[in-house]
Amino acid sequence: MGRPPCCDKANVKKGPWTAEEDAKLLAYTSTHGTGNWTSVPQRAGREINSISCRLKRCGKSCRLRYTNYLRPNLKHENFTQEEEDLIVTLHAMLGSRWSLIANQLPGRTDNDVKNYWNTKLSKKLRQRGIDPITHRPIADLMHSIGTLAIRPSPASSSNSSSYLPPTSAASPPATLPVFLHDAPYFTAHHHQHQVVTKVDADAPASPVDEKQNHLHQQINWSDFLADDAAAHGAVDAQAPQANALGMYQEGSVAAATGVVGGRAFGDVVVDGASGGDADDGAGDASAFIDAILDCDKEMGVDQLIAEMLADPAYYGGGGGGSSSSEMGWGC
DNA sequence: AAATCGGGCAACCGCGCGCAG
DNA sequence: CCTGCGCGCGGTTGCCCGATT
Repeated sequence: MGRPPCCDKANVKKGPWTAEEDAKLLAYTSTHGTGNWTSVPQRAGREINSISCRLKRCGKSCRLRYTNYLRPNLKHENFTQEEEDLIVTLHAMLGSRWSLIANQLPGRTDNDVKNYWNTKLSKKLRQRGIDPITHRPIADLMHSIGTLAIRPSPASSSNSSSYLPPTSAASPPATLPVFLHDAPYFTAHHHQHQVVTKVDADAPASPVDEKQNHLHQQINWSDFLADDAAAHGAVDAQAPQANALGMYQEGSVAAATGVVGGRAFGDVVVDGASGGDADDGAGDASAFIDAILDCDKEMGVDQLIAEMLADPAYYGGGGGGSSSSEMGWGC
């Protein structure tokens, strides 16, 4: 039953690769391509040199070494300013989906991008007063947290007693309102984990006072989650795309209300809730997931990114420039 | 000159998904 | 249909090296 083991793990070498091992791996991939990594250790080396023994590496390790270091056309020089800007932009939109981000950076690997982010860019953003996780001003975050502590919502706590948000070091509840404040970000970010979350259907479609709406969303943040199961179908398949496109419209009415790309998030949810299947919570919730997944398939995240990058409005309406300041994350 | 510290990066680990058997 | 491996991914670790004391 099942496939045979990929390698003898007790007889596998770990640690840094030697030049000889690199040569074996390169020679193998140049003649056989990069498929079937599990067979690489057995065949690499043996075919190159009749005296040499096979490559004593796990296929997984071979793949990693090749994709991160040996692959042709890899860039080994420093990241350019344009690449930095693009990484920050894409991270704001996609979160830590490094492979997707790296796809937009020719010659860079996900490991490259991830390391660069962790060692350089996240620090840079902090120095500029930007939270590298939410991509929002740290001052705003502190204000939001303080506001939440002062203004707990009795209504929301009673309504959401059946659901408690997961508490973990990675996502403490106190940070949730910050995500939720920025509906586009929240939806885009949580989409990647396939968490179905209803966007604020009760939020005014076009509030006069953005700050009021901000507060409204903070106070009722748990309402979003409490109604997950009842997040009714008919979800606009364009929503995730639209969310992403609206990322840097912070401060604009569009971002504050969730009206992005000509659609209002509130409208989307309300439309679904008023549909005929409004009571079929579980079924519609799965339909919601299906809609999102279908959207992913149909659109393709790459296409989404391409469209976003092609849209000058994404850069804060600055006329298509891509410098840090124009994008809104710079100092 | 030696010791310590911190940053950068390559590599490993563990998980989820898809698919072969 | 079930089991378990291959693959890809994100998170984490540990080593190396330069800067500082």
